[in-house]
Amino acid sequence: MSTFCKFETALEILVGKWKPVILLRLFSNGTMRFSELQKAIPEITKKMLTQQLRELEYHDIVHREIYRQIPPKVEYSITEYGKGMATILQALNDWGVAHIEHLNELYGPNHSVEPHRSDAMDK
Amino acid sequence: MSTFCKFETALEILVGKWKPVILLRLFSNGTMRFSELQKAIPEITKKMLTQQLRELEYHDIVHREIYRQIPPKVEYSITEYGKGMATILQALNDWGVAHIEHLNELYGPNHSVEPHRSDAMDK
DNA sequence: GCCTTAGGTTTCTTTTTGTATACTACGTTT
DNA sequence: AAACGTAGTATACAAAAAGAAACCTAAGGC
Repeated sequence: MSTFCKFETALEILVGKWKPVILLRLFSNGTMRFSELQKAIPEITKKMLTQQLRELEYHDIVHREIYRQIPPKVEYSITEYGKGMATILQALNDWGVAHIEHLNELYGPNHSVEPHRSDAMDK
Repeated sequence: MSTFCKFETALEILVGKWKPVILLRLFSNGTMRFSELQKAIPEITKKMLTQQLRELEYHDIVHREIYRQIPPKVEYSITEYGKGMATILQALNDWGVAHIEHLNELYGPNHSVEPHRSDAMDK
């Protein structure tokens, strides 16, 4: 019924306040344990980190390796399948960078970067 | 400090429950007025439609043409700049379609399509 | 027999999103 | 003169997502 209709699916995987930054970390650092991710993203809570990682794991983007030790050790990494997202993530990133530039041209360099909510209703 | 760090920006433009379907409509139908969009997307409320369109307008993806008539007439269309998103939207779409297939292989064809929230915590 | 550690889970509160419904402006039609 | 139609806005409310903080587990060290 339509090509070009399921990109919502792709978005679902990326949405969630923390997924982009988690993916960024894992793509650039390789394998990381839970506590390393926490240190790398200090503002995130354990709850959010766990939740977002579980969602990424469900989608086979992230692998979770549990070492049965005390104290526990759990390592996260991008799966082989997940590495296939690199291209599209890079494309999104490039577009985003260019878009910030575009917004600067439109509104000047001192606009708030994301005022798309709650103002700018014309008079 | 990092390439590959601003794709959040791209996502910000796409997130919002209704943006994908609004963009889909405008890309495939060309110019549409407010009421046509409402008819095309019956579940959306006026408030949400207005809000999402305003955000897309702010980002220069959508153009808003106001005809000063009574009753009012307002037409929406994708800007020239916005047309530059088609490639990346198509890429996201293609990846999304392939990803649904991938999930089918992993979990069988009868899994709920987006259970990434609120279950599947391992026992 | 209490403390520490790592990787969580639980519960509660706040914030953000989305829905539902009503109301407006103003010329045209009935 | 009341009703209609368009493109909204305003207000109230419900639901979903995020945040904060406390609690849990089990082994080893003191």
